[in-house]
Amino acid sequence: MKTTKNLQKILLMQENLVIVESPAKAKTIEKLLGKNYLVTSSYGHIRDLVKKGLGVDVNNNFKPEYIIPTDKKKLVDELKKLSKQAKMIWLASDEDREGEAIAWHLQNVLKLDDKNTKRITFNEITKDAISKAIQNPRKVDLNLVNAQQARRILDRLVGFELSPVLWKKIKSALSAGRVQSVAVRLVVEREREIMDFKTETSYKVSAIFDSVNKDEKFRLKANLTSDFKTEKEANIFLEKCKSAIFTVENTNKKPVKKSPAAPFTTSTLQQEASRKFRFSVAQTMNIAQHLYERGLITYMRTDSTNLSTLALGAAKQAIKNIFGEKYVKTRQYKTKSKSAQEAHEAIRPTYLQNTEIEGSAQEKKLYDLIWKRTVASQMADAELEKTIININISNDSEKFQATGEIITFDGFLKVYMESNDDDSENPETSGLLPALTAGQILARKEITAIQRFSQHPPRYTEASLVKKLEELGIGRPSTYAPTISTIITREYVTKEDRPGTERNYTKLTLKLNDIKSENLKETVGIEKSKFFPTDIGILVNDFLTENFPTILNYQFTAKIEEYFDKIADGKLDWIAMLDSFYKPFHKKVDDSLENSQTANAERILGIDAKSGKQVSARMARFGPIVQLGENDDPEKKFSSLKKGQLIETLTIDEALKLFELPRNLGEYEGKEVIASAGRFGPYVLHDSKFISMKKNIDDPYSITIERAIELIEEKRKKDNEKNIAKFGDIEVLNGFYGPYIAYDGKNYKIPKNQDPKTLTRDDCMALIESQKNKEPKTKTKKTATKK
DNA sequence: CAGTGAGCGAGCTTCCGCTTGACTT
Repeated sequence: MKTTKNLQKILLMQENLVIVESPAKAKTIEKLLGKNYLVTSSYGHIRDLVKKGLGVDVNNNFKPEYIIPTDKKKLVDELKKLSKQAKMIWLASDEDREGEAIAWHLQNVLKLDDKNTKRITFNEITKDAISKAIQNPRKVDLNLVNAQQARRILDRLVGFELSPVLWKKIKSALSAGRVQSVAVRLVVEREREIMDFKTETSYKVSAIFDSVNKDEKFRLKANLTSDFKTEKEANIFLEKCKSAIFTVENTNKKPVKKSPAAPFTTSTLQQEASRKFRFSVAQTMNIAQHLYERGLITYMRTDSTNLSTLALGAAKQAIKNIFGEKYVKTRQYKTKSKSAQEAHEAIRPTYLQNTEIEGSAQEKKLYDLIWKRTVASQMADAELEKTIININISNDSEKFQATGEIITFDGFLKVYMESNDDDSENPETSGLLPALTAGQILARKEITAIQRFSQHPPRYTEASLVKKLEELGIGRPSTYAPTISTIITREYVTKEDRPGTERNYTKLTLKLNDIKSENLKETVGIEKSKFFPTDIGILVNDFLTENFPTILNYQFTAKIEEYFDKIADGKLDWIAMLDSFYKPFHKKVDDSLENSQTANAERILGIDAKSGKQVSARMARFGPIVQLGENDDPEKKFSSLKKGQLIETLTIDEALKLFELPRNLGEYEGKEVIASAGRFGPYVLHDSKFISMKKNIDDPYSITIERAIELIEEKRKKDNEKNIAKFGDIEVLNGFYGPYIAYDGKNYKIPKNQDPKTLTRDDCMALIESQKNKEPKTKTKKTATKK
């Protein structure tokens, strides 16, 4: 239907065909270009290496075997038709490596003649930029295309040669790649840092001072500039404070400026949406895609912080209108990331005058965030006055310090404040401090020393992992979300919440002339949506870093990007580059296939004192297990690790505990009662029926036979209530959503006004017949049921 | 749903970057 519409259009004018990458972009450009141009889109790449097999002839100059993917065939046919009818074809894919390759593939696949084919690029969609582009066309840049081919082929070689090594040495269907394997490595290494982390404790001292003089009332909170290592030291200090005199040594005021953050790129948008709204990166991208398709924001996959001159002007106008002239400060930001290809603008509202939009709550939120960030980026610095008051202690060289900050000019802070990654509370800074003079004596109200603990490095969230990858130049805006999803679906990492643990700490308080010591409790280490490596993730990572250190090196991508740049500049031959990479790499692959050990991460944990048997943990066919007894022991026992346990950190006690299940609790009605834990949690097994234990109440290691019987009876009662009536193979059941009829493997509704208890077999049959016809046609064929 | 954990072997799996839908609950 789209095709016919386009064809009608082209038949009218037969002039210019412009091909861009995105259909939404095509629509806006068409409006700008007017009626002599038909603008259509390629929907990204139209050709790729064959899906099966290497797709690269490594013995013939890395000749790639390209195909048009099946889901692109129709589109390509359509583009062929359109291009045949146009007098001039303008290849307007993005101005980067991938865009150039798309143009080149289009030229080849559509068999475009050099004479009526022109390559144009622009990185902002304005009338000016586009007409400039049309006036300055060029040819497809083969050097840039070759840089892309080298990138594509190298990724294929790495992925399709490494993965099979894993299938052979570890487990089938695993995967490895230049990007995903490094992402997993980051998570694994962070977890090891956390395992090795030694918590240090110290005592932080803070004081509350009052005025000595009653006419002049104030209260001042100050912190000691250094901490104490031990409770004893803190106590000695507080003892001293009893008789100390506290005087203001000096006060220090200085102006401080804060500048707004740059406009959003894909990665910074994902980070902020995660911090401010707890959106996953995929969620953010989906919402942004909708906003983009509705023409509300610019393209959402970008690494550029650049704003078009048009947008700069619009921002200036909007800020002037809303906040006034003195809030305006036009800025152009330099893109931080070295790997940036800057094919697009930063992510911004298309029309800044739209301060609000229609849409879902999430769309509104994300749009508002983008609007504020864009506007703030063009606003004046915030001006603050920072005050520091140093306080002397008469009998000690330590000093207290109070800091305060007041905003003298809010500037961009009027609309937007960037969030912080670490969720730990900021050190206390108050607003306005009392006006004090040097030499002034302060009255000690209360001094406390609180035990604090150093924190292990934080586990990655989706967004912080993306940030790290971007810093390393690994992955692209279009792949951040898919990469995250890949390492999760491969089960290399899990995204989880973990409850915290309780910790005791000490607080000393000096009030009047008494020092009170309290033991307090706090919960620490609560994790929300953080990445944890799995056993298989750790195993694969260790195998790869051991055998393929070059590929797993954090600098690998950055290094090969330098080569790709040289290829793009015409200073390096792409085949020579691939050759010098592939020769040693492939040798390593062969070598490792032949010589490396199959990896199962086995750890011998020790000897079980009770049985005298060896306890070990390793990766088995269905996941991580512990084993009691050596391999040749005919009586050896196995048990799976529990969720959250890792082979690497499992202790022998934890392992032995796993063998306590299943527990035989005794007999009930002449049949065994077993307590155990399965994939879906702890359960009681009796008469080949499984009964789930109650969360937070029952524990499979300690549950008694009496309690188990209680659960069995409770389940029976429920099941009885479930069965309302039975007529041969027709059953009337009570389900989660209320009563229903079950027949022939399918379920049927019972009208609300009907009492299910009074239904007869004929009533049921009638209900079944009346609902049978309504079955959706798309439903897959049911398998035959037993009579 | 609540198991398994060995070994054999056929046939399968797999990469990164460009783009949107077309699906169902």
